[in-house]
Amino acid sequence: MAKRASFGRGRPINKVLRLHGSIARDLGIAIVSGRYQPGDLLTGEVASSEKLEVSRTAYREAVRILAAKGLVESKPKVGTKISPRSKWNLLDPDVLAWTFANEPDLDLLQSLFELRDIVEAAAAAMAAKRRTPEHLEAMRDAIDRMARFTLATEAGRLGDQDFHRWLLEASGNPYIISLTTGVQAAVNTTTMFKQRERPLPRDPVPDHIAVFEAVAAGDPDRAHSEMSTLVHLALQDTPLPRARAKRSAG
Amino acid sequence: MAKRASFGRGRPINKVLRLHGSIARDLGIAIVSGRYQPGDLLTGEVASSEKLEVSRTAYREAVRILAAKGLVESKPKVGTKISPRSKWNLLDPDVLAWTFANEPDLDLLQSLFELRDIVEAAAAAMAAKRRTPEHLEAMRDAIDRMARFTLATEAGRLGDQDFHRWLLEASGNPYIISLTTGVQAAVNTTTMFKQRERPLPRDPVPDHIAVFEAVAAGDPDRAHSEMSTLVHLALQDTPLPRARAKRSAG
DNA sequence: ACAGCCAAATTCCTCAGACAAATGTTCTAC
DNA sequence: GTAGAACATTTGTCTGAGGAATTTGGCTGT
Repeated sequence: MAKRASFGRGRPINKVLRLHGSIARDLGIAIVSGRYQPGDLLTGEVASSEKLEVSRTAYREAVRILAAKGLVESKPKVGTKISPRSKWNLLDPDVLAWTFANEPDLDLLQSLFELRDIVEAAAAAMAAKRRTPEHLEAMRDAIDRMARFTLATEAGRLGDQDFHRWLLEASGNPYIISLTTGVQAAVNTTTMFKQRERPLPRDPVPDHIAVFEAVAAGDPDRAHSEMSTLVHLALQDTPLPRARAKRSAG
Repeated sequence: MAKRASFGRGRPINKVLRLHGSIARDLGIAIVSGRYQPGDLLTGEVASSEKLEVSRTAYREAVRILAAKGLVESKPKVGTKISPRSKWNLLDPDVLAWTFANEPDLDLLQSLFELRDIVEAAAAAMAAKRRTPEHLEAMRDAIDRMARFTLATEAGRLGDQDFHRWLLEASGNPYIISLTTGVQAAVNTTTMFKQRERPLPRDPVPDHIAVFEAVAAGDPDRAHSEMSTLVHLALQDTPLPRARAKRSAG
């Protein structure tokens, strides 16, 4: 039998999960997808670990992960309870990935792009004011690779990611960097394999160049609006779950 | 006597931490404050748990919490390594609290307010377009309480928080809500006890009313700019580390 | 009948020790 | 010199036990 590691094509997007990680992922998906409702109690540690056929240690570490992301809360004598949605760390990279793991909620996806629009456009404007020559050089090189290899190749996608990474770096705000990279990672991994089949509907290079030139020119307003259009185009190119009416969870 | 209607929730700012939670907090503070550097290896589980005089179970659960927030990464035969800053979930509420637990870094605080400015102003603009009469009623009531009791009292501060909470609610974007409430909670808890002694330097009610009226009028642009000034005023009123008084001291 | 205190039951929390799995390192064969 | 095997080390998982915290119910005094 061949190894099942056939996924790992050099990129560390698929990190091998330990047992506690798998349990946390499964439970996390069950929670964010609504199979457990806020206020519900998970069955006790002993019962849960027995049902999953794992040790209490592994199960407890999984619960600890979920608690760290605000999804659950454990107290003696009461049990482990699903927290209200207002306490969830919705922007945690794992929570984002779990949220969009299966059938992405259309409203949620739109809200996410709304946030991306706001934050990334602002980041571009800040980058226009703070970028150094080194930043510009790295961004130019990234666009070069993107144009040379196209997004159909690994190298091309890497150029795309590098462009955005350097743009964020140029914004100089670590919180914006942390927020955006996490969101982008989740969006990429969840939408990438979907648009694997069909060719990209549009050439993204000119739009990136427009952002770059605005940043290079030190024009915050233009950088803002150009990045905003870039995000809107990304939303348009995102394959939406049009199968909503057809498929039903079985 | 009717029960307390508004948000029912008291203030959970002081949550009792279990052993693993305390260890995670201590280690987390040590990491975000730079006492451990990215790339550093923590001493092995057995040695660490012995030095802390706790069981390996408790220590491992603490590490699991830190790993869930992106601060560390564990691999067999290698150990538990401090992750590069780019992987930290800087906007995780706990990480934020740990970051500003002791001596808040001035640059980081400024970056945080920069993000608040961007996101909360956008949220106010969205709220101006999407608010319902119920939202407006709740916000009006919150401002009322804020004006009646002043921010020197618990009830007044609750009104302030309720105002912002309802404004975010009116924005209708769960990601913006999650982001902002987490940031606000961290900023509040870290700056609140500092400005307890001195009286507030300025009456915040008129500024809040300005935001409210713009939202009520359905004017996104005005709501945007009024909220922006509100955030800037909040930054001005934030007691900064007085060590900056003499800038070029040494 | 009711408020406040006390005891009991339940659940998570912590501990200790052992073995298994994974991974980096070293050694060996060719 | 390189590829593969053996080894050592560290985290990962399991098991069993007891302790700690919190809710629940009952008891007591008024």
